[in-house]
Amino acid sequence: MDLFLSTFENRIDRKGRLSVPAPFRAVLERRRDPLYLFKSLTEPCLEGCGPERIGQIVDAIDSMDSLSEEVATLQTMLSSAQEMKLDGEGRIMLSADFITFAELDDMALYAGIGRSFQIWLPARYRSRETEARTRAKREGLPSLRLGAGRRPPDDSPSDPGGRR
Amino acid sequence: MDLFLSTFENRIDRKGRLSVPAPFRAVLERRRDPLYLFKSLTEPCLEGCGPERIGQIVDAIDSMDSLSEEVATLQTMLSSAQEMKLDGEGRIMLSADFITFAELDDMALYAGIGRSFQIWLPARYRSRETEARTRAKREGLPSLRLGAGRRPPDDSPSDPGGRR
DNA sequence: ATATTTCCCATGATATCCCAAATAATCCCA
DNA sequence: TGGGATTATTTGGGATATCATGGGAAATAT
Repeated sequence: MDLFLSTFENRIDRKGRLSVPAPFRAVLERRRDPLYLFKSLTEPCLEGCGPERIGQIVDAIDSMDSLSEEVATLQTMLSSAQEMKLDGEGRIMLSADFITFAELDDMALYAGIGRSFQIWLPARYRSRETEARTRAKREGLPSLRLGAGRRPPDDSPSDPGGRR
Repeated sequence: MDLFLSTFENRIDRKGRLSVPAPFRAVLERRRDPLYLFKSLTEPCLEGCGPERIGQIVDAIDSMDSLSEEVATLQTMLSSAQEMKLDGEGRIMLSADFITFAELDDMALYAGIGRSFQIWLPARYRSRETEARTRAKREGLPSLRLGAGRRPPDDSPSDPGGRR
């Protein structure tokens, strides 16, 4: 199961071009997948993924009450999504909309998170990472009952109504 | 069930290369597993493991409330994770990020802890070790009821020699 | 016509490959 | 049991390939 992992910091050149990290390109090419980017719903960053994740969102919408607010939210993700074309050197061109949304200037940080990745303003990503590490030191690791017998995903008994 | 055990101290050469101890390599090769390294969430060291642990984190994320802080924390682990490629001599290249995070200079200490291992600055590891031992003398062993009530960590339901 | 965008090639930095030396562990036979 | 020889492992360095980046020119759009 090849994944998007690790972080990479690349320059946005004066033509607005940005290299996709070679390992990420390799994942997409192996699957012959195009790359999609869309604006994160919750954070000032861009999300990148292949078609299957877009498909999941579409399917989720289809299976939901079409009048619900969740659906409207998911549709927002889709309507911000673009299929990115890579040039011969593996670079993409970010639209002005994307750049202002993620508040990027001349550097972009790719953060691989498994089945997808994010693109951040480096400084912003780093402060977020520091927060996460501080939290982990203070409160311990998130339920890492990973170790052995994983039980079904579990709808966490303790915190029923996830935060809003 | 072969495990990562014992400690090894190897040199980081001036190109940033570091041999993986032969016994650890043997474990990975037997399972035909690639090696993943990521920055520990709680300590100044690197963690090494096979793909199954990474997969568990990815799956855990998908099954959780994507806005929770736990997810952000797990994502931090993934975005620091790298699949390490070993050269012909069984060495990895440590990124500058890894080296500064674990505060390594020219030596690295591998500490096998069963299903995974850690990489430390040797001096730091040793002082932690003596701390742990004095603590144990003073406060007794932490719950050594390991033996009995534990589920077998092994997944393979039917096939005993399961590869993957 | 002017401004972007796309294609193509050049370049420097750095990771990877390949071979060899040095060190450590193991073997074997007296 | 000892000690020399053999093999495994770690370490080092030069050559090669990969990758991110930059810029000119061609193509496309406004």
